[in-house]
Amino acid sequence: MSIDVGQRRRFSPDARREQILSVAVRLFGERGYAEVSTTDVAREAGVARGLINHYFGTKKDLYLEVIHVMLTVPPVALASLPGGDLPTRIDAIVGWFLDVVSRHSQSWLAAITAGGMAGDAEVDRAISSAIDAAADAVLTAVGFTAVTPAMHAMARSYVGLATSTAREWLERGLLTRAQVHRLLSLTLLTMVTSVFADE
Amino acid sequence: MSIDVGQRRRFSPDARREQILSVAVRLFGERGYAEVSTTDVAREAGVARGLINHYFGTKKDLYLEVIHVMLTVPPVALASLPGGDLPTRIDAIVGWFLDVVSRHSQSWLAAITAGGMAGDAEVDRAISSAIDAAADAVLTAVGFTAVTPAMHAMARSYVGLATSTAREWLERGLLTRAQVHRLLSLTLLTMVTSVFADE
DNA sequence: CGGCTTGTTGGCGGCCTGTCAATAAGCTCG
DNA sequence: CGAGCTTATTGACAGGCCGCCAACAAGCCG
Repeated sequence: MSIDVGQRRRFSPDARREQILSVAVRLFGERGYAEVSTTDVAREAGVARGLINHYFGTKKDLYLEVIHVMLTVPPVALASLPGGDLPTRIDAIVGWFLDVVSRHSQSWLAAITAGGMAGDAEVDRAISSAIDAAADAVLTAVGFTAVTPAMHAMARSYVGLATSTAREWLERGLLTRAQVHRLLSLTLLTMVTSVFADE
Repeated sequence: MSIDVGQRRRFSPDARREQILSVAVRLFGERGYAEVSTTDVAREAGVARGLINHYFGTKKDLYLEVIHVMLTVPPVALASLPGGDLPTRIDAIVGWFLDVVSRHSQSWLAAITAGGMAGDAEVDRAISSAIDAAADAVLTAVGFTAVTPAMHAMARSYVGLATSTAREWLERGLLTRAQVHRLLSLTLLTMVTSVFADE
């Protein structure tokens, strides 16, 4: 609604970057990669289109920074999980995960599936490292110190289950939070006690 | 390498459709949606670009038919699963799933993640119905007849676990088929016996 | 063999993207 | 306080892709 006055204003490079990036995060989060043109971002930011390329390079580079922002979750209180027995710790990590996902669901869930650009090597790598972070959080919360590559892969698989289940809850509304919590807790308990055993 | 002779040839509409579609399936499967232009498909099919729009409409319409082909799996031998006790049936359905996925892994796994176009309404719907089909197969194989919406959603979540685990096996090579089979069997057993109970 | 149906082509207009020389906003220094 | 200079910012240009449509011709039919 803020009609452009036509006056050209000069900002600090950091401020401009931040401003453009925030607009890009909002638009890409709402409509996905293909449905947002750099012209849209430039218009809503009140900026010439060329400035986006000047600060971020290509459109895909901008998108990479956007999903980096959306996937980077404050690892707050991750160290503050209780050290009780296994079911208690599992309850804690599952609850923490559901809190995080539900808080910025529209960003995290959308970005983890690469809202419109899976298959690209760099985008896939960014998503993969986010999955790694979540898998590491699960493994340490459960109490594993030395993890084999196979166990890490299984933890990544569990993150896949967690995201797909959370999607059924938050996007399709077919599950309640209690059901999701119960499902994820029981399956994680099974994986830890039975599946990881053969390593 | 087959240099175009310049002679214009006239085909039956069905034959042309089939030929163009097969080329599109191959290219989209290899490089994803964004990396393939209709010009590429037209060139490799030895056809004018406009003919693609004539037969399929827009590029996204073509892609919709492509992922429909990639996700449509011959439901062969799905009725031939044994009727033993629960662990036996679970073993059968998991083995069947792994067979299907490993056979056309490059298509199915790539398409189920919408190789480059998640977020679009119609594409998401096509993928969702494929997930529904797999979830129904799991539920019937396990022996459930009357399924509540919540149970169906949980089965969809389990399909998410299955695909992410299969990806760790087939694309990243960090798990063996035996490990995947064990993981998926035990988690499904847990879900059936413990999680579905609260319905 | 001539006409006719229709499968097929090629070009037009529009939108998007990356690049780059030109411009001017705002600070600095005399 | 004004001139000069650094550099943030702009606008236009070139290339590519997509949807559309009138014109063209391949092959059948009388």
